[in-house]
Amino acid sequence: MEITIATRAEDYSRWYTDVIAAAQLADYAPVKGCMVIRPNGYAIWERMQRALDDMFKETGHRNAYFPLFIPESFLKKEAEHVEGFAPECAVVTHGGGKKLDEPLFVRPTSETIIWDSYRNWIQSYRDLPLLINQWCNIVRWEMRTRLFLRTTEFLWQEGHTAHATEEDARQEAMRMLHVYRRFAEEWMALPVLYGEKTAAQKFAGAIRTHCIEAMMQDGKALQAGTSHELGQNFARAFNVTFLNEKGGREFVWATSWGVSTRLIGALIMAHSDDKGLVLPPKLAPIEVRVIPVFAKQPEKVGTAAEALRKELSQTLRVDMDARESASPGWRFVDWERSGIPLRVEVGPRDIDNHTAMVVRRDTGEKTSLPREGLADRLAELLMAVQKNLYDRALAFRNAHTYQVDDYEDFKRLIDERPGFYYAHWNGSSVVEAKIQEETKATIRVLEHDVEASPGKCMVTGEPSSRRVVFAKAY
RNA sequence: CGGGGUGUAGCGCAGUUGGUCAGCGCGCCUGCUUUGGGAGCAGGAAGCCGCCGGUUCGAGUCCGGCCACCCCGACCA
Repeated sequence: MEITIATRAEDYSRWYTDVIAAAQLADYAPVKGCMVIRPNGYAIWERMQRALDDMFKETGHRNAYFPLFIPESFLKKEAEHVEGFAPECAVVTHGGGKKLDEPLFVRPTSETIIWDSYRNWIQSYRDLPLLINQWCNIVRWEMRTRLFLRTTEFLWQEGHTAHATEEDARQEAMRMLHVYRRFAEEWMALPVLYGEKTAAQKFAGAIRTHCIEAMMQDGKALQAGTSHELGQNFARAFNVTFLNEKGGREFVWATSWGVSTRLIGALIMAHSDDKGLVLPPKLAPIEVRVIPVFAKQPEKVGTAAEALRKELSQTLRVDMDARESASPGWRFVDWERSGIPLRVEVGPRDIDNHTAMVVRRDTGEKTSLPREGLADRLAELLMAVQKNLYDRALAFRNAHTYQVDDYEDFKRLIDERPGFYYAHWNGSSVVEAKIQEETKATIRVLEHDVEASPGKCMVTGEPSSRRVVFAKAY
């Protein structure tokens, strides 16, 4: 199949969808706003799942599964929550050929149905903390969708925890925020800002929402993960109490946190290039592809390539493209747009010289390496690729991060050169809304762990204790 | 929901003022020759021309209606 990929410069959003098509990550589904995640795309999700799931388990969480359908009455129990989600819910009104007595909402998130269970599970402080995660699909009826970034149905994980004190819940929310930060940095090779959302942008039903924010190659921000402090809102709504050590009855404190298949979109937009997908080795389903160049000695080359594949497979995720019907050039391009970090060519010359030709996807760098000890060298190279992708993304973010103090400058610059803008803000939701209205940019994050730097709000001139991060966002 | 665009073979497209307009490229299948950056030749399969209804002797082509999808905006992870 002939596949062409638009360049990022000529049409960024076209480039994005072209990369997905070329790498066969996903197709558009017959249902508007939905996608078919193809094996290549799903394999990336599986690697993400495995890494994240391990991190969740290490932090004491267990997996469970709650129903897809949520009674309408459940959703209505928490006022702010239902207000936030009702407009984007799919609702089942009929089942078994009959109209249902009570409509069933397809979960847009599972707080309500989970807290209904927690009421029964939690009696005493000895039952706390309760640390549960679930992997599932959810549905949000979005007006405008994009493959992976925003689809009507998507896959995610949602952690839901219950704690005896506000402080415990707060620490849990922060712990998971940092799990996400580490995952982004170490696995996705994606530098992120982390901190708190403004009141206007927090999750419906939360006290505070924390997030990680990444920069894409067009300078726009992408929220890549969220962690919420839910206070006692859901405990009150579902009457979930526990007896403390002194025999007193208290409402429990909650958190929830999630990341979704959107992360695959983040991966694509952070690292890929005009030739196609680029994957960080740690998340690449295949780390190394062996490509035999048959030339005049197909049997000799085939045997050597298979031996190499087998040997490398002992320590690396390897596959081989030994199609004799496809020319080497074709197979190189195929490897390129698939985003596999390393390519190893095996041809007659390599065999004679006891070497292999190794090519990096991230830099295109081509090196002839000794056949002896190749697996170890490839492992080192994979680490180098992983690091380079992170460094490159960080350098890009730094190059597109600015400070601005004058609102007129801001209005102009946010259009002229998209990126992260550090600016002072007076903390007012009204001002925040005005800025969004006039520039389409939003406050992405109030960063944690940064030093106070007093200044004046760029809009009102009122005092501000610190700069916040503005950007246009996906 | 507004603005823009597109529906013809698996993918990308062409198809003039209605009359061999059912076509091209890529892919796919068969055979032979090839193989260190998108191979060549020969043969072959494949299309309800988005849907419905008009006009007409005759409609991818003209008219009316509908539907779907993509892109750009308003909601959101």
